[in-house]
Amino acid sequence: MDIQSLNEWDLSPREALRIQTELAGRIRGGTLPSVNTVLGVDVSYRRADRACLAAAVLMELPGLALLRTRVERSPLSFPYVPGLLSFREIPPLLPILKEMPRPDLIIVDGQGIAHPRGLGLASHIGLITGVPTVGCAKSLLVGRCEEPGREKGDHAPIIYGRRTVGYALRSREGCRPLYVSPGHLLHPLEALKAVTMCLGAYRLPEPTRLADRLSRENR
DNA sequence: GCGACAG
DNA sequence: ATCTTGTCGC
Repeated sequence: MDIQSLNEWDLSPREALRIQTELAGRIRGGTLPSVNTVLGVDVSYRRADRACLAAAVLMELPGLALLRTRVERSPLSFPYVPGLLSFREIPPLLPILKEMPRPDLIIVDGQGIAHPRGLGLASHIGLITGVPTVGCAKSLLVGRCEEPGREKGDHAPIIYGRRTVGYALRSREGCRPLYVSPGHLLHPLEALKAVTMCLGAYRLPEPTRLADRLSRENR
């Protein structure tokens, strides 16, 4: 797919912070169109050095049939700084995103707008790809929420700055909830629907679970 | 100032 | 994220 990224991705945390604040103003909401293909992306690391493996898994909906996968090893240039994750993980993901067909939706392992400045990894990926994205994190970065009910599908709003920025979702019984927030081009409830339709028998949505396993196995 | 802090 | 064995529970 085509990527809209004039950035250099060779920045200091300080510059990244400025760019992030600037880009946040471009995030829009929206309704989820008909989804035929979903892309799950994830990045795993090797030890604490500067190498990582980025992976992407394309699946079909409905049915969640696997259509295509891609894994690539890359060097890491940016440190992990809470709130600046996209500047660390997007560079490694860029090559495989370009080689993958443009999907109708992208599920990202991390936050969307449930972020200090409203631009989590999922939002940033949405901006450079122009594809609707949803952030699906295993823990909360900002905001507060009640514990969702015990049944699969139960959810509770994530409130941040008096705004509903996403939902804590019980993706599977007996598991800790997932924290879903819109990345780009989706409203909170649409983001929730997007993740829900990609759930299988495990806690993580299938695209994310497979991308995670893929990048970790080829390690 | 203190504590929190996606992956 | 990653380093790690066995272990408790659905």
